[in-house]
Amino acid sequence: MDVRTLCLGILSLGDATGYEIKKLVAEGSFSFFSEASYGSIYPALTKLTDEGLVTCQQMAQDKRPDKKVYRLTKKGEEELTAALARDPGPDKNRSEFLAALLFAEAVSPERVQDLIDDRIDHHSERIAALQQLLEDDMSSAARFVIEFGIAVQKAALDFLKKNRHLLTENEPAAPEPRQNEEHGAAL
Amino acid sequence: MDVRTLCLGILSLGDATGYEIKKLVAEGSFSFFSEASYGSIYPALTKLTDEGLVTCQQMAQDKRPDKKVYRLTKKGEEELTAALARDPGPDKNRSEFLAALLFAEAVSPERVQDLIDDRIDHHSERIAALQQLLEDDMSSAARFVIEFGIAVQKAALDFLKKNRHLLTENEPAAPEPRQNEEHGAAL
DNA sequence: CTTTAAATATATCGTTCCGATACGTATTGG
DNA sequence: CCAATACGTATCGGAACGATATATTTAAAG
Repeated sequence: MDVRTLCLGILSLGDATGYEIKKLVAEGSFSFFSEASYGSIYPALTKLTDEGLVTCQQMAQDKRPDKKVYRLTKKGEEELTAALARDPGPDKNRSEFLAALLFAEAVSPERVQDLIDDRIDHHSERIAALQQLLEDDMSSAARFVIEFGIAVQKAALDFLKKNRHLLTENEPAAPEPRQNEEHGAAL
Repeated sequence: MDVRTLCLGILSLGDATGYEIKKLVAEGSFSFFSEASYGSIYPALTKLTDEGLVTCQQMAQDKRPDKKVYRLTKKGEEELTAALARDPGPDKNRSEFLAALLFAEAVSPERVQDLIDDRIDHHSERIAALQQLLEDDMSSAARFVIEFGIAVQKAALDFLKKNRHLLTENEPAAPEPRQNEEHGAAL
């Protein structure tokens, strides 16, 4: 899903400014399955306006900078529907944490434990934040998505807590990798 | 983690060609926490070679195209160690599937069920593939990472199986959203 | 009580990265 | 037998990131 479609989708749930869209993907219910930067959101909204898929109403505020509130048009709704009719691509998960664990044969076990503990805290916070969101009322789809997020985060958390100890001892003198012909079976 | 560091990390586990690196991130144990395209891998390897962080040995093969086998240098190892010493950024999960669910108020429940069923199959396959990887022997870190992946995928799978029914009935005439001031509490 | 940080809000810009495509041979499968 | 998959390197246009600029206000910290 490109940022363009993401914006259409968010606007289909209600009018919003670019700033609000950014907040929603960074902290709201969208936060654990999407991301977008200002550098992609603002240009996307400008382009969508030019193409007549959204309208833009400039609103003056005092004590606050002016804002541009975007609203989905009929044409925009149609484009969104068309986009959603296409099969969604596969999920993509990126984790520097897991990569670091995998590559960190030379890293001290203490550092590894610290990394895991940080991640445990991180997952706990995320879960709490998502559970907080559930307090408000929302569509059953939104609830489904948030509860999905909680389930997955909890699984990660549990795993880290239960298996933390597996990486306490240093690798007991692995049979010397790093010469040439690895990558054959494993990895 | 940029592609540059990802390449260093993979090469720290054994020599490889660009093609092999791509395969590892697309299908191997890296597949569920990282991704990289040819369009980023090949330029990265060229640059790393220029900077002396990896060496490149051209190998002629018959019945197969020539290949360039890359190997980490001392300097490359140092750069990797330095990169891993920095705190890993937060995990990033992107899911067109979840986005589609959230935005698809106008989509038929049948379509929603199909999407969920596809995702169930998808997770089952991923789990099977990861479990297959565990058959080989590998470092405890690699095992940890793969088992983490399995745990998370299983949680997603279970959630979808158990809660699939929640989205069977159509939203019972939601109290008309789409006018102006939403996004207040929820989302 | 003052300074620093965070929130509100839009916007651009260099760099990185993706996705598709090109090229060419060999083996496997329907 | 022909199509598809595997092997292997490589580029290019467009999309997106990450950092930064600008400017005011309020909340928190010292």
